[in-house]
Amino acid sequence: MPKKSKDSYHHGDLRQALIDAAIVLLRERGINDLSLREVAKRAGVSHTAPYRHFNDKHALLCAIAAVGFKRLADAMQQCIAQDPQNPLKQLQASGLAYVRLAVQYPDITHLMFGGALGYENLPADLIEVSDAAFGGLLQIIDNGKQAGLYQDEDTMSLALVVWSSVHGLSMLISAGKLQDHVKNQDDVDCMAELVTRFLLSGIKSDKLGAPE
Amino acid sequence: MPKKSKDSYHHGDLRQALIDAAIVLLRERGINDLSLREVAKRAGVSHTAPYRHFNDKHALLCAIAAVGFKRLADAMQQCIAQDPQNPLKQLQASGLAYVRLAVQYPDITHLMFGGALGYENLPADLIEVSDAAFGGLLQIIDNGKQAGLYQDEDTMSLALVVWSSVHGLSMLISAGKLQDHVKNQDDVDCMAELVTRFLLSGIKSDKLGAPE
DNA sequence: AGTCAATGTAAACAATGACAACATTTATGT
DNA sequence: ACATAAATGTTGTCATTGTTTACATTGACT
Repeated sequence: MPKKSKDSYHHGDLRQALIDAAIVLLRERGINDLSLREVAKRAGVSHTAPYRHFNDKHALLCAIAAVGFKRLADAMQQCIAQDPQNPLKQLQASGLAYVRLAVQYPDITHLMFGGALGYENLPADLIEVSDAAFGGLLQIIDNGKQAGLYQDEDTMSLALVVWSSVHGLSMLISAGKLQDHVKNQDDVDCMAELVTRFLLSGIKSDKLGAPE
Repeated sequence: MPKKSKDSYHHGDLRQALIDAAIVLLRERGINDLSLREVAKRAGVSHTAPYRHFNDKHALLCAIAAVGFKRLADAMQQCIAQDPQNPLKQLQASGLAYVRLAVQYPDITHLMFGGALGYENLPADLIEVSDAAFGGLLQIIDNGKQAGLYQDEDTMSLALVVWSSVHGLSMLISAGKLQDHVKNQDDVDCMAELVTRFLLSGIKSDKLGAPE
């Protein structure tokens, strides 16, 4: 039935519409029951139309993951912009933002880090935005390092330690493994605060007292 | 053609054979390209035979995840048994074991924590063995707490902080996100040591000096 | 008007998860 | 022994899905 009104044969921005529909469907059905055909149906196009914009299903999933990394990268930059002169607050805010994003979008988070996309052959733009997110964290760590906040360890090592801690908490919560202990938004924030507090106390420069 | 030799009609232990075949296939093709039919073919049975042992594909995947949690729980207990009188060594060893398992079996790790199984309606035996793994860590933390190693925080909070850190490092490495910085087994061990060192320095009791 | 690339559609195909009906083996009760 | 039931594996089949191929529509540029 090619009975679409004349001005709707071509969708305005089908690529974005497909990504949006796929994100909704991902949340509704989970990664295993997300079908390209249903995504196309939701976007109101034929089930082969997506292939004009994505090589295959994998490419669409990568695009969704890229959305997640973009959010993360933007959040990092916002944490820096919020307190340009306070690297400690930057770090605390970024940790909280990281966990909150993971809790808010658990499916996308698992797509980003859960191995569903495979470990190689990822599109260049995904790598790029992923690096941007980590780069924001590196920058925050470096800011604190230059302010003498942290122990004399190289920035990369400090960043990996910080990233691991916050990332682990995020993954555990978003996977529901802490359901018994983290039930609501307040619990999330509280846990994030706890982790970053212990973390800071572990990496901070010895000559500094307890933070505020 | 139901003309199979008399002793091969019944497999013997098809359930375990299916799990084994599925684990191999999972590693070969990744979670998205794992098909029940191929698993059955590898096990040398018809493509519907698995349904005698698993309700559906999800159930088989859960069984694989349970294998992973069992390994983790066993590793925790082994860390305790190895140094019954040294909670600090128990913690360091368990952290290292956690990361090593994740690196050795990245696909199973992502199955365990990556959200591919959904966040609810998980079989009871999976929950059970999962709790056993976390219980081992709790026990290790409690051992150290009773020895006065850690700050005066409740055991559960300390355990969640420790778990988050180690878990995060494990997930990041097994997802290949640290490929540029962690290339071989030595790097893995080094990173695990780095994380646990900073972690301990963050949670340890103030009245204690540097460990060993 | 005519051309052409971009975009959407339609038809076809192989692979997959799942189910129902059937066959075979093993265990159990008499 | 023998019947009967339960467990296990097989076969045939169906709807759904990802993907490819060929075709149709649109708008921009000449």
